[in-house]
Amino acid sequence: MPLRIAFMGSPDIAVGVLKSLMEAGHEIVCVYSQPPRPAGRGQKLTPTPVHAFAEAQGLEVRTPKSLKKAPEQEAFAALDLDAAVVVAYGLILPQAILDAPRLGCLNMHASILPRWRGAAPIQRAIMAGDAETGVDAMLMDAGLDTGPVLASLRTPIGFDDTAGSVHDRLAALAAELAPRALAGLADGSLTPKPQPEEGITYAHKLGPEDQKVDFSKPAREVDCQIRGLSPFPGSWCWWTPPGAGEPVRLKLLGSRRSGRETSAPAGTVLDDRLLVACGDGGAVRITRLQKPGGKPLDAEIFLNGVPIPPDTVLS
RNA sequence: CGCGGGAUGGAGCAGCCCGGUAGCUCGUCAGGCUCAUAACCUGAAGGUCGUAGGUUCAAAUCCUACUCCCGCAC
Repeated sequence: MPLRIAFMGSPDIAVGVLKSLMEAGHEIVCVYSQPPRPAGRGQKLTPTPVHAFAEAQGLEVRTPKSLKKAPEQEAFAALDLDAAVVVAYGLILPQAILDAPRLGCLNMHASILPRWRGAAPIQRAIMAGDAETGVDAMLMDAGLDTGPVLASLRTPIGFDDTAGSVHDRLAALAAELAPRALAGLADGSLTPKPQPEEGITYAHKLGPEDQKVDFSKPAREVDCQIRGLSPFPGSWCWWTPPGAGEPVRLKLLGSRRSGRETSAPAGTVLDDRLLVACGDGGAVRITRLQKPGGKPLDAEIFLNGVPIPPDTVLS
């Protein structure tokens, strides 16, 4: 049964969901997205991926800075919606917005709630070394990702997964789940279940302090941090290139845990293929990296141009 | 005129400041070694040094203009 819905989202993980809702035959009355921001070369105003896609599809797009004020809320209510679907929109929805659609607001969240409520669930799950994550379809309430869950899909996190690879899988799962959850909500075949009281964690927004690698931590943590932040925003450490006096930021974008044990000080490079000693006597092998001004390269290729010999110390 | 980095054999880089035979690692090809090899040894091919001008006896290198690429906190 086609529904009148509004779609609210910004980054590309949301585009796939919008697409699948359109394919499911729903009437997308309006698309909400974050306002265009200066980005990239020239710092030109750039619309969000959702905005660009929706516009190309000929959908009406609205980009209010906030939904707290009455005029925006009235405009939203005037859409006379069956439901709104929200995926990584980036704005808080006031109660008046939540109450407007007949069936409520359905949010797709990239974690298994109540674990990793908040802004950066994919990265935090990997960084914490979780074995599994997923997508939850949730009926929104006033709290931060606190609403009752309708349905969910899961995926294991592999030892070589990165935020990028998991993101791609979750994007596909979200696109699969959204129409199903919406249909279940509409015909009553899915019942929203309150989230468990146990196991609540928050996926705080990633800041600069999350990105600096500290090799004095256990190998497991270092490995998870590097993979959890790859390819965005990336983690880094200090490295002094041969011949240069100043250390530069070396971006670390891929890592693999090694079984190797060592007594070398944390940060010491153990071979000529970027095996780095960590604090617990373990080691990680850096598999992908980027120097300032360069592009991201697999370690093998990177080292052809810029060798990093054993006993080099990364900090 | 927002800021910055870059363009050198197929890939990744050095050389440029202080002009004078184009270099390194990898890859490719041939041969060798080996039971064998993605390992090792030997040799070879492959470059208008982004484009157009200028300075100079001589320009990858210095000067000018242009083109294209790439980062700038999701």
